[in-house]
Amino acid sequence: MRIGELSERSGVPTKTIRYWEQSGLVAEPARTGSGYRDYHDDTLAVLRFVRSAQAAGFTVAEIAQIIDIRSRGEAPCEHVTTLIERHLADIDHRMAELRQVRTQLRGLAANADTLDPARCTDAPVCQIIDNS
Amino acid sequence: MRIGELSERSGVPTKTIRYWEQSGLVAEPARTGSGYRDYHDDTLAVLRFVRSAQAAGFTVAEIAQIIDIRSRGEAPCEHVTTLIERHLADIDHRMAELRQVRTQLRGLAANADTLDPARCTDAPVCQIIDNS
DNA sequence: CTAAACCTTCCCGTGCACTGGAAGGTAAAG
DNA sequence: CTTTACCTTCCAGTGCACGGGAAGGTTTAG
Repeated sequence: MRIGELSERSGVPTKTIRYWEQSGLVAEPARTGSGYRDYHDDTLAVLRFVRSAQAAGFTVAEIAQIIDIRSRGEAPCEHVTTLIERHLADIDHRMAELRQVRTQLRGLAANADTLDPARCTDAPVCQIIDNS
Repeated sequence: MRIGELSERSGVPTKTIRYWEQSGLVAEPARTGSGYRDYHDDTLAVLRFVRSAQAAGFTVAEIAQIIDIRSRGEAPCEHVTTLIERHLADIDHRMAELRQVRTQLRGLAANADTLDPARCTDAPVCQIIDNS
């Protein structure tokens, strides 16, 4: 199967497949006599795996690590578990940040309601934000 | 006041002050005879304003808009209110995405607990993620 | 035989908010 | 006078995951 067909069947653009190959997510495939990439059907499962991992928030570099461990014949379970925990902690952190910004913004919105628009120009730039 | 003192007093690096000037957040200051930037004390309030706006999640481009409206003598209240609403909606969106990814990851973590590590290599890449 | 579709490699651009560093001029202290 | 600290402009790089497009070779349908 050439790259165009693989792309069609997987929904992954050809550009992305080559990028993933270069990043170590997809093994270098065989080549036809004229230099075209020639993929095995199994590659479809790999592409699906990469998409799943991305949906779970893994970066390309992290997925490459997992695939690298597997390609050395080892089981990546432990590494994956570590990554899952790290990502969960990271997500909690980012959600806390977002909650904080949201609180800020809600305060500004409430602030804006109480302010007199006619006096807007009293502040150096914008009283809605300055007053925060 | 030269840029170094402004930087010290505001906590904003000189590089960043010049970048903000270039981005339209800080008005071009007067220059000394030898070409050094010469700031008025009021600039401190502007820098503080920029930091406040950033803490509320505004981008440099958005803050530049606000400052631009003000510099034309108009009141930016309405624009600011619109931005606040847009950001709140955006934050809700991103939090929903994060919640979804977190649910994914928790599913994977639970999955990992039930799987037999010895059979890890059964899946094409990693059964923890593949099974999701 | 020709045109269209497909493939190859290579390099550059995207967004965001800076940050680093080079090459050179100026100011203040000893 | 010299050293050190400070300032100037300009160019380039950071991280992430691609996407656009050039220049050229290959395959397939009509």
